[in-house]
Amino acid sequence: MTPFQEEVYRALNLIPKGRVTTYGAIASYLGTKAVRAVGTAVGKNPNAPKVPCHRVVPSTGKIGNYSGEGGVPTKIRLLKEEGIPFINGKVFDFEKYLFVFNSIDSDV
DNA sequence: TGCATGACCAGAC
DNA sequence: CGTCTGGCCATGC
Repeated sequence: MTPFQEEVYRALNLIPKGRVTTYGAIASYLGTKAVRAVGTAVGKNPNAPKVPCHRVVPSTGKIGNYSGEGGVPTKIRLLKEEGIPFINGKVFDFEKYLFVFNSIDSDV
């Protein structure tokens, strides 16, 4: 377990239910520009059920990837369970469900 | 220590 | 749109 991972997991735990965030947002929140580093840390996913890593998606609003059990399909399923509609492998109103760190509430 | 890869991003064609 | 390139930081060997 690296400190960087802890930071990432902590950020993930900040994501409210029914909301999703992007690797870029996490990277920015951590103060780094390397979203890939974030992806790497999250990709490790040492504690899958402990961290809502399924609430993390690429800036494209698509599903991205998931190393958890069931893979991507499971990730989508979980998001739908959270109340996030998934269409064509993409989040419906992605920007609307998008959660930004250090932000009060971007509810429209 | 140095090299190669990654749950990505943004720009260019 | 779809496809390709460069870049960014951390990790593993």
